[in-house]
Amino acid sequence: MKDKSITIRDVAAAAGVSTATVSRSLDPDGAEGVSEKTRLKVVEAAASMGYQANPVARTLKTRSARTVAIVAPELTNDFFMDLAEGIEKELSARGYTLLVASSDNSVEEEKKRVAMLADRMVDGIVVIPAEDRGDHLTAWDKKGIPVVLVDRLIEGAGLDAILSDNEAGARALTRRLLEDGYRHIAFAGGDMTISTARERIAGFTAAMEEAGFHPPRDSLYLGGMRVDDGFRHMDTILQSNTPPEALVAVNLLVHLGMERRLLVRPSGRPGEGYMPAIAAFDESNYSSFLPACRYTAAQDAAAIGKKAVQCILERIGQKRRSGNAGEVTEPRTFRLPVMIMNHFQKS
Amino acid sequence: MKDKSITIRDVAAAAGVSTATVSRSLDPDGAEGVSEKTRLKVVEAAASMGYQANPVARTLKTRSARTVAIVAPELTNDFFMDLAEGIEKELSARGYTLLVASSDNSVEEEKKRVAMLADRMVDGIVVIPAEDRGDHLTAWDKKGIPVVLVDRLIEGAGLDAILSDNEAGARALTRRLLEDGYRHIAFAGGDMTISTARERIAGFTAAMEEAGFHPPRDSLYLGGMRVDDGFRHMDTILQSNTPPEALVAVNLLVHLGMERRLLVRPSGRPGEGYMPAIAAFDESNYSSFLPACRYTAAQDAAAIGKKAVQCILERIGQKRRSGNAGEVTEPRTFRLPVMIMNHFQKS
DNA sequence: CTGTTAGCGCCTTCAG
DNA sequence: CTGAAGGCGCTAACAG
Repeated sequence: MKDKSITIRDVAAAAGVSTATVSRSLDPDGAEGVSEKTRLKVVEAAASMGYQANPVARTLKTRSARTVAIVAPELTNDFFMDLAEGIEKELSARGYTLLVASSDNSVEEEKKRVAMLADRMVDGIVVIPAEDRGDHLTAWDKKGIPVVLVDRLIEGAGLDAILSDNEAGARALTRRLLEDGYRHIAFAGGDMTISTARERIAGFTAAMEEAGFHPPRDSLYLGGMRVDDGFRHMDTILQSNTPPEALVAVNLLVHLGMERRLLVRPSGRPGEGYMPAIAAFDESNYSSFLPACRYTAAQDAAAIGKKAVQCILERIGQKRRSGNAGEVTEPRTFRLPVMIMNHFQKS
Repeated sequence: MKDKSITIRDVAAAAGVSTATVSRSLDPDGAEGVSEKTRLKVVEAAASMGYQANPVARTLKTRSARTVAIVAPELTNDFFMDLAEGIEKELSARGYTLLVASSDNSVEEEKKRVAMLADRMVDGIVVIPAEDRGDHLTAWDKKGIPVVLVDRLIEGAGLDAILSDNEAGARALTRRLLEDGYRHIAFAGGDMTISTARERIAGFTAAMEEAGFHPPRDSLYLGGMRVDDGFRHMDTILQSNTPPEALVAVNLLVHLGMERRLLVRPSGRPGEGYMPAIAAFDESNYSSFLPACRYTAAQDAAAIGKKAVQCILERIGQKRRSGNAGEVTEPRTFRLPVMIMNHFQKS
């Protein structure tokens, strides 16, 4: 029992034309060099037979799988999820598919995954970098596979990047706290090696200084981007004699960690009644339920994904036209605005 | 400037053998019919040249892309996220890739996406069905592309399915509430058309009846699986004269909706002091922060994903051996246990 | 505008 | 055990 897959030849026979004409008539990027009459004839014949061009054969020939891949440090992450949805929507509207891979927070894995994807002739790769190293990514980009960075920037890599406006977001969060009358405000989480954190810290510092405050060293609880780190920082804060009145959290996870630490503190210990106001990056479905949460900066991950796809498709177009050689546009960095959300009601 | 991709021919030349021998030596499913000596020679040559077999060409020939796809009603969903991570991990360990598509909660879209994926010669498809209709899925499965259902069962579709043990989970949740002394317990959310909901409702009812209670009609707040629905149900409950002391929520979203409704109720209105105990399906990072949440039934989505992949690979193996014809194993349904979690501490 | 032809890179009988 | 040869289904020059 054979797979009776109908090929371009069958259609050609049925329409009384050559396979080349069928191919041209059915070009997904718009038929060219075919008279409208024959094109219609072919399209009709194809439809009536239920012909579907074999994408794999097409890929082998054109070296394009009409596929975009995304590589992220981990898949279980709200930002990634929204991003993937945005990307998928944008891609499927254009007949592209989405390949997903996890780098498992390791540059080595990232390197392997990206290489594997490149071998599969994906047309472009969206990367949330695992670390601040991008040589391997730049290499692929130069080889003709557009790579777009998302969420984190790798400076000097010469790659397109779509990011939230982290500095403005952090500044806005900080200002809100200042407007609420808080003076002793600290920043929690984030490594200076990560562009996202660096920019958010800069925004915080800028807002404080604009307001005439020069945040001392000890009002930066730096280090880490994960739940544990937030937990740890809040632990330290609870043992402080002069804990900050308010905090800016570098991201969702650190925020969550801090809230967790507040939630589980036993009564009758120092810091029992302490409840800071927290302004944090990343809105979630649950932000309103977090007792300390006052403001969040919501990133538009779906829009970032959409923009990333547009970026990639643009690059592909350039490459096609310039024959993979001509000088293409300079790498660009896009900053998408974040939205500040209020979270007042607490039970 | 050409893509100097090295091909099997280059390796053959370098190793002083034919391309056929190279192909055999580098078969990803284990080399056969090659002497160990020549195999080593080939492998070494390939490695030294940095040869990577072109997966697309291989796919065209073997009709297998070494890829598994997942189709879900939506990507922004905790369960999906964990599932995808589980699947990806299991796949990448075996050199497979993961393709992701959204059916956008529509069977029509689901049909299109699945067809597209099948055309790309994916080796199997994991589907979270958008609705209770599976004819198109069964068709592909019979055509030789294994389809595995996840999360929701479509009865009579004759497809493998990996599910949580919904009935046992609901029963356990209900029992916990009963053990805590609650008597007037209701169930919230879920349509009888969805297997997942049906099973959970059955578990609830069974536990209640085992305890000697026969839940009346009005203690089933049925309908919907989303945040809005939970919100709506709690709205109704708040206006009731005899609101239930405790609730079992059909899933995360309905649970969240109910908590939201409780969170935003204004003071000085009926139901102001009302605070039910909620036992809900699905654990999240934030469950501890939900004021009414007492118990959750945590599904092991990663394990479900892993099992789904194993299922698919098994089917692929069967098909290979039986030449796509021989009678394969009966479709099987696997039930993975859920874990009941306590959530006591509230601020 | 259309047809002919030559592969894309690999796998897989079929001989040897 | 190994090699030679013929496609998988499609597209892109090149002719006509």
